[in-house]
Amino acid sequence: MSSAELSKSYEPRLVEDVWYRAWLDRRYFHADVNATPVPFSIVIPPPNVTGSLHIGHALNSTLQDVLVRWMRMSGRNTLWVPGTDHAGIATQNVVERKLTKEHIDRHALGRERFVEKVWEWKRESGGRIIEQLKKLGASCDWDRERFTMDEGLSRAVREVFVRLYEEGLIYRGERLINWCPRCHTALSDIEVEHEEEKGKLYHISYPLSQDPKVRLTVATTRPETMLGDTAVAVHPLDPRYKDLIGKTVDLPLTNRKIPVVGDSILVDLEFGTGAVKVTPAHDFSDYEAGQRQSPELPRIKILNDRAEILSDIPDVRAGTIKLIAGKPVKKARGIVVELLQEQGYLIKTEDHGHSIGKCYRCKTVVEPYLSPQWFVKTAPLAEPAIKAVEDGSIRFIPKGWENTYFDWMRNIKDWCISRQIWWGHRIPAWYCDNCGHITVTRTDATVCGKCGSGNIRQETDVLDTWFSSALWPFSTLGWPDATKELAVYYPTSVLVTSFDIIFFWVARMIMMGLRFMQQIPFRDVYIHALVRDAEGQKMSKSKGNVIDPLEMTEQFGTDAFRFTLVAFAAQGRDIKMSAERIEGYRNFANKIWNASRFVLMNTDADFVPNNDIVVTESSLADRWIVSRLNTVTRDVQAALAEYRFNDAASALYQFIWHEYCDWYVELSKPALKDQDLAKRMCAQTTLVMTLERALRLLHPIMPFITEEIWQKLPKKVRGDGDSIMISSFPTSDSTYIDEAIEQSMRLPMDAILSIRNIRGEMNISPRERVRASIRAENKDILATLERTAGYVTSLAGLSHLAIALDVAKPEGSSTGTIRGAEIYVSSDQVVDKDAERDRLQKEIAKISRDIDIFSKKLANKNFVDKAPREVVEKDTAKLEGFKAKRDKLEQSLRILDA
RNA sequence: GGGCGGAUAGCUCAGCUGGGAGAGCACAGCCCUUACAAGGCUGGGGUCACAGGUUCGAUCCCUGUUCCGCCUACCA
Repeated sequence: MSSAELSKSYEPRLVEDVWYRAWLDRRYFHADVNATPVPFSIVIPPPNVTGSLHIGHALNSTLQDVLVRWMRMSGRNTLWVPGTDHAGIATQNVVERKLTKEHIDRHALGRERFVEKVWEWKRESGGRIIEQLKKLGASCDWDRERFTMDEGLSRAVREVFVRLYEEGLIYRGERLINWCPRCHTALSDIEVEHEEEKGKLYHISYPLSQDPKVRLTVATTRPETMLGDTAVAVHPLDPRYKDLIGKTVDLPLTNRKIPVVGDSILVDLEFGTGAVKVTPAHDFSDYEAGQRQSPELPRIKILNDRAEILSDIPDVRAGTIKLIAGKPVKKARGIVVELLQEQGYLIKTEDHGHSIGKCYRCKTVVEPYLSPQWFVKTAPLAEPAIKAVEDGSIRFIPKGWENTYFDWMRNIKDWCISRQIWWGHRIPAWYCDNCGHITVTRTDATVCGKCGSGNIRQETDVLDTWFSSALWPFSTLGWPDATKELAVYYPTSVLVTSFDIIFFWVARMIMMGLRFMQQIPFRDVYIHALVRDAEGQKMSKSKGNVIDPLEMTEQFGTDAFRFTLVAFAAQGRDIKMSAERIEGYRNFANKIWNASRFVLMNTDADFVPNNDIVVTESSLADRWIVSRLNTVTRDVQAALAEYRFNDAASALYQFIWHEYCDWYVELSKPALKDQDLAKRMCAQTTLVMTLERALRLLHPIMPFITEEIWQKLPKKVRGDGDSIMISSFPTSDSTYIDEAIEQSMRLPMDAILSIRNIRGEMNISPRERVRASIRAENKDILATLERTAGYVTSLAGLSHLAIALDVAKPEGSSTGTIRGAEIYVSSDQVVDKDAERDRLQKEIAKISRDIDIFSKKLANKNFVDKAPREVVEKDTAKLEGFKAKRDKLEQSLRILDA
């Protein structure tokens, strides 16, 4: 009979791979650049090639997939560009570690061979994350997969670099930058993570050269850097010290005399001793103070690029050097402190908490380090990027993130883009050994652009990984060529990402997009939450609290996992994830499966939905579920349009489980067995058509199960489509949304709930039929109840139901009240009078509370005068209803006791 | 030091522009009722962090306080 046999429970592993392959084979993910509909495009935030899929990626790509599938079903020319990032430092570290295990040193290997090894590694294991995205059902256009170091993108990088250089927006210079001594490279400001640590504040006294008895005490957390001091700064208005400005002090442990200078910016009168040692080569604020002084203070380096003490620091006494040369910073600190103490310069040591910068890739303590680097002058780029958000061309969702963006952009510093590593886009600059000119070109230079000498060397540095990602929205579409893809899909529609890369990536894409495309790169920026563990801790390998997304899909099915992510993706709040939470949605998937099983048991494969019959014959329940379906369709559309993913998910959950399954399927059962063919047809049609529409609504979130079931639906129900993926997303028809119908359905539903409640309270077995009488308050209610008597009989398990305007309460029956009617339930069992009394009293107490609240409210003259009239009228009606109910209940109680 | 967000049922969280507090999970009771025990039905459980203010009326708006997150910053 049935059109398709479904197994008793949903088994994801049997369907997921099959459908994903089918979608791929049929090229549903592929976007046709020549298609005419309005485009909708997204570029994926490219995961690192080194990465394996973590839960953050899972959330990120699921949300994008929901949008993309939704838009594709809505008829848009939809493109989702996938790809990966070469992740300079991270990848180099991975391959270096691998080589170390094989006892190979990268320096011994040499640059070229090392880079070749990285490519090898990339080919072998770099694509893993892409395969994992496919497991999640991501409907990316894999034909357009890009890599930040593939040929086209490298060309874009070079073009941008050369143009910015020619426009004077890229420059090279020796500056103090953040240096990771382990990765052995410069880092940009935002690649440094700050952590609060307990340290010590050392007070050191510097004797005045002119009068050694006078001592200037400075406070520092890094005493070892004193070897590089080139001044002591005091506040020019400080009465304690201002007379000392212009004099010199003898720097302990050295033969250096350094000036006392006045600097109102560096020195805070309130803090410490009021005197600050100045080490321009090893501290950012000192560096700036050094530049402020006139003449500029000398910079004395004391560390090498591995953060070890140099052996040739100027002026330092030989004995001191001997003790500390080559020692790492921390060790040197101890030695310096000891020396200072021995020689009587250390005044005191106190505990002090301060924040310390660490490399975002390897957590090594970062050193401010003086070295020649390449920079992007950001101010001119930032200005239009700020404007684009200010004037609403680009929207952040939630809006609060705009402040974060503005904050950073308005105080933006020049971006250090050179990295002293091997893996990445090598900077296209050649230094001439003959004339010193720097040649920057699109094609590799062989001779100096100025003097023509062939004696040139290419810059060894590579570009910051984020330099290439900044171009992603247009480089992936073929820029710098004027491709059709760019014309059609740029600007992209929305960027979905997490807040931690607003600076790294989002801001820079906006700057670069505006500069090189003269257009914003995306209209909306949707910032989603961070996924944490069940305790709210950030997931990390070291904590061992990582939830592996693939394990979750394995265990509960991809759809359940996706639904969980979407359901928890409320704006502005982090997601706490745990297996139990996914389990609930696995059950949801199974619920859908079983409801579908029921539907399929009741419709043949050649079933033809009969809409004419539905028009004439549809029952109240049919019209009710259709009304609800159209409401939920409207709500889901609205929620998705505003990126309220969780609202879309819960609307669907609520509708499918608690309205369609719990009510409609049950309500339809009598009609499905009705003698009358028309009635049967009508129920069947409504049942299956509602399911079909619900599946389409759900498909963007749960692609696999919806496709699997949809394919088993009768052909005529599916229409002409070959796949739910390319069927149309339902739209809401407001003519089917009928408030009156939904109100009318409340009556039998309330009656059913009330009778079930009584059964429960009276401890009547579910199997036992009971008799019920309902007294309707008026004719309208009577009519509705009569019309829906079948529902009540069926769902409340009645053997007999009487409805009238003047039913007398049967002897020994229990009473329930609903809005507009009173219900008496009798069972063949002897009624337990005590239980019945309890129940009635409880109901009376409850309703009395309501009466209390509303009486008070309506007795308040101010309320009656000032509140809107509808509110007052509504409340008055409610109060009267409550009072009438209470009277009836009290009457029942008297009868019971009589 | 600045900024942002959070505080609602035992847990995780919804609550749109102020009008009788919601869901899921967990818990208790009854049910293997012919789609589903990964299920059904019923039920218990909340001075909406604290103190003020605005209002006829505040979980919602304003101010302050406390406690938790997070971002940001060169207090040596």
